[in-house]
Parts: sequence; structure tokens; C-alpha cells
Amino acid sequence: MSHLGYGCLMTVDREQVLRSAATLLSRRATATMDEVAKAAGIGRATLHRHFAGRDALVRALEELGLREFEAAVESARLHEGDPADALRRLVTASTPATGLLGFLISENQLFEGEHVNEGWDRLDARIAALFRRGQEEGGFRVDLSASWLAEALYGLISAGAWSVHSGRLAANDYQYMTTELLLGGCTRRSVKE
Amino acid sequence: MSHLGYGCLMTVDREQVLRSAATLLSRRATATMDEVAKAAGIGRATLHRHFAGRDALVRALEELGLREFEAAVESARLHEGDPADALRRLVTASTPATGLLGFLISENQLFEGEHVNEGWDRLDARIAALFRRGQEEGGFRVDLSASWLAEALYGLISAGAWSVHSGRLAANDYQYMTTELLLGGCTRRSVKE
DNA sequence: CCCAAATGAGACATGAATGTCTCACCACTG
DNA sequence: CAGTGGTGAGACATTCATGTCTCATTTGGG
Repeated sequence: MSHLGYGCLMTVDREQVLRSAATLLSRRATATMDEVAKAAGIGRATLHRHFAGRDALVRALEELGLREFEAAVESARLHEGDPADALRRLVTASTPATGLLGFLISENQLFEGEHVNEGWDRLDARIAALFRRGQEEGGFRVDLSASWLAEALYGLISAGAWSVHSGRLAANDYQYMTTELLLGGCTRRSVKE
Repeated sequence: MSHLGYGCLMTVDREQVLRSAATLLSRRATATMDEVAKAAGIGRATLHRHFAGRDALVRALEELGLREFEAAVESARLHEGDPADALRRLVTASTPATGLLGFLISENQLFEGEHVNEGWDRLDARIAALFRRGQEEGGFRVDLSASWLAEALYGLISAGAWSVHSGRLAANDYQYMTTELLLGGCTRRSVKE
């Protein structure tokens, strides 16, 4: 039973499989189960033993990504201290999940009519609230809507994840490049022009 | 012969089909040809008459998106005047193509090993050159690499396209939100802190 | 050393999407 | 008022990914 995850010697690392799957699927969503398996370095049969099917795989991806991002949001304590610092903490804490997030962000219509993960909406609201707080406390510009800033954050995370994976951006630079660009864009200028 | 495109009364608007296909596929890349057809408001048979198959459809998408983006880059005259203004012109000129770009940006591994569109690389280089020029002329910060700024631009275009399509961002605000965030992030501060 | 558990490779059946075709219908043309 | 060209709907065969299974092999534990 590798059911609850870690441990269980000799068994496939479920999370590792999901991470490589996310990386592959985020840039070629039509990839075959066989390709997903190969990308994870396992056999297709084994992949099927862990995930009943493609749907189950994608749902597991959603779940893990959401769980990790939620943990990141939690640990970043968005409501405390300087909003800019809170944003930095968020980017730092979510760094390990960028691969999964890249997938969830770009493919966000995974299951047709389905009530788009309420969990995601909740996190989205908390992040937008951070930007709103920054605006109210005077540090962030108010001419860029909080919800747009949240969307921009997702876009930059996604772009950063891909840049790192494709070798155009050093992994060590990811956090700085992302936070600086976003903060630079949403911080109010001390002086006009 | 609707071969060369526009005109031809009574015939399906090829570009319109491609645009709606891009919008759909960018958020659910596994969508069926039938769904693509319905999204475009035409029958599956008609879709097949215009595009030999799924591959042909995607390639046509690539082609049109690249062509439109190239035209935008061209008309923006990136090497002239203030780099910030050039960037504004680019965002403005590329606005009609955001739907297509959103697809091409997120799904950029469309055909396995294939030489990633050299056309795209060329445009990418020109855009990175714009940011580099901005850095050399002193207007843009140099601690964010030009290639990262280019990637960030793509990410923001993609995020903006989706925000507009999903109703979270007014179409009229798209250009302002995108350019202001990016320019705010890459412009050097007149005063420290 | 032997057993249990998990894996990889492959064969196989199934099903869904694909691609092709026919036919009736409508719009515009001459 | 035919005639032409494009279309939608549906039937159909086919392909290919999927999902299930078996079996040999490897790995780690008792």
C-alpha cells in the first residue's frame, strides 16, 4: 500500500511521477499515457497501477498542486506584515510547486462544466485580498485591479516555470525575477515620473 | 477555392474558425474536433473540409498566430523611439492576436522533436532586443534579464487573454493593465526606495 | 536463502475520436 | 427559375490511445 504516499521502499515515488507529468502536460497537453510514463521513467503498466486512468492522473495532479499551493499560501501568512514581503514569501514558498502550478494555470478547463475547483477559488480570493490590502495600505498602485495582479502573478509563475525548465532562466534567479518584476509593476512610485 | 482566404461569399471565415479554436484549445487542449467545430459554430464536416485533420488545424493556428504577431512586431517599429513607447505599441498592435498567442505560448511543444518554429525564435530575438535596448539606453533595469522580460511579456499576454475571455478583465483595460504592470516592473526607479 | 511485493515489457480487447462519405438543404448567380 | 457551390447532419470504417491482463524479472525483507 503506497496509498498514503511517502515511505514504502521499492515503490514508485508518486509525487515525482505527478511532477514530471505536470511538466510534460503543461507544454503538450495531448501527450500519451505512454509518453507520460516514459517521462517519469516508469512503465506504462506501473503508471496505470498508480492512477486508474488519464482522468485519475489529472485529478491527482490537480489535488497535489492545490494542496501544495495551499500549504504555500498558508505558510506565507499573507495577512501579516508588509504586503510586498508577504508576496515574496508566497513566491518563495510556492517555488517547489511551480511545475504543478504551471499545468493547473494553463489548463484550467480540465473538466468541462464541472464546478471549477472551489478550492482554487478560495486561494485565488486570498491572493487577491493580499493585493487589495497592499492597495489599501498605500503601498500598491490602485490603477491595477487586485484581481488582475493575481492573474498576473499566475502568469509570471507559469512563465517562470517554463523558463527555468527550458534553461532560459537559472533556477536560482526565478524568485528574484518574478517578485521584482511583479513588485516593480504594482508598487507605487515615490515620485512622479 | 477559399484557398487564399478572405472573400468568397457564403464560405466559412477561416480565420474566425482558427480564433475560436485557439480560445478553446488554449484552456482545454484535449478538446475534440467536434467541440472545436461547435465552438466555431460550424459542422464537423465543414471543419474537416477546411483543415485536413487535427494536425493541419494546429499548424494553421501556428501559422496564423505567427503571421499576425510578426505583423504586430513589424508595425510596432520596436527599434524606434522610447523603448517604453515601443512596448506599448507592441501590446496595442498584438491585441487582436491575443487569443492565438495565448494558445501558442502555453502549448509550445506541439510537435515533438520538431525544430521549434524558427519564425518564433526570430520574433523572440527581436523582442528581447527591445528590452536590451531599453537597458542600454538606461530606461530599463538591468537586474532583470532581457530574455526574462520577454518571457514575462508572453506570460502577461497569455494571462490577459484568459482574463478577458473569462470576464475577469474588461477588454478595454487589457492594454493598460498589461503595459503598466510590465513597464512598472522593468523601469528603473528615479529615486532609490 | 527464499519469499513477498512491485515493476517492466508486451499481448490483447475495447472504445472513442478521427477521417471519409453520402445526401438533403440553402444561398447566391446567371 | 434552374444551376452551382458551400454547408449541416448523419452513417460508416479505421485508427490509435486506452485499459486490462499475464509473465518474467528485480528488489528488499525475514
